[in-house]
Amino acid sequence: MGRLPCCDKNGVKKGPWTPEEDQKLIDYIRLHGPGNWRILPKNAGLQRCGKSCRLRWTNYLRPDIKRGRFSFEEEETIIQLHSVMGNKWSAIAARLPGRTDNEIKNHWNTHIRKRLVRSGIDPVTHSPRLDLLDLSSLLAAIFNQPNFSSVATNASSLLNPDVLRLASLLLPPQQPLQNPNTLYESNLDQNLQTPNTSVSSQDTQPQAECTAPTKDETSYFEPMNARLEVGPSDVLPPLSESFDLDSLMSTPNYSPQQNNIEAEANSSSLFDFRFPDNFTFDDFMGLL
DNA sequence: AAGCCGATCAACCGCAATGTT
DNA sequence: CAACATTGCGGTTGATCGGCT
Repeated sequence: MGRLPCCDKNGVKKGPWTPEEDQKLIDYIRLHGPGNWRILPKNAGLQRCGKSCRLRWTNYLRPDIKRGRFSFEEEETIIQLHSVMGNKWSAIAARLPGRTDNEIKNHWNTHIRKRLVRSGIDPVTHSPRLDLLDLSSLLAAIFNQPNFSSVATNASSLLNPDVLRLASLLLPPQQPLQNPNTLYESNLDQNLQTPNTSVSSQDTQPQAECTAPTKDETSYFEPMNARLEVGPSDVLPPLSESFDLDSLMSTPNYSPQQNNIEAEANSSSLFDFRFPDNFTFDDFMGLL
């Protein structure tokens, strides 16, 4: 494990620790306690630098370290703490007895982060990735507005490249974005004929079901889902205003009975949401 | 059986913060 | 107060393993 020694200056060994080295370090710290890492390797008869000894002790040899797989509760705690603290691994580790910052960091990067990405959650912001949302419902809501014509004549907004890019992702290939006015006229015609028919999301997002999550489903990722409640009067409040660390840690929605985080995170409806019917184009622009 | 490839995780590196002289 | 030493932290690397072709 670990990288090969890249150098061997001054007789200082690098790379993986041997059982003999581990035993020497353990024996020494049993007698003298940890600390004074600079002189420790010399006194313990180790050809290592103090930094390497400290790392080996704090991340692997410490007797209070809990080895093995992360439990569901631990993963949930990590996600909640990360949504507040970010990459403050030592601070997160301080709230997870027996786990080291290095272990948590590795677990985040190799497991949790990937699961969040697969679920359409930005692992940095813990908010839904805009490019993965069912924006077709938003556009349909816009097209269905009684005052749609006023929106459609807002040329500066229509030419916003972000809007065009998003729309191009949502529209089927047979409706190229040659002219924004053509686009809106085309959809306006469609919606005039079938007022309750939204622009289909099935072509672009076959998994999306646009169903409101149940209470049980939302409770698990409550801190992140709290940002999904999009409406004209509460567009994406800053995370720091929405959450308090202590309240997070004591949230009544803490649900140990859910023993498979992956199954929940992969649930197709978990992070889906629908823009409300009264959600306006200006509200959408405010999100970009 | 052999090679490839992605996942895992121990260990290293560099920098910042803190402590000491 | 400056200089140096030590400790802590987060990002990154790369050996190893297991699954797949």
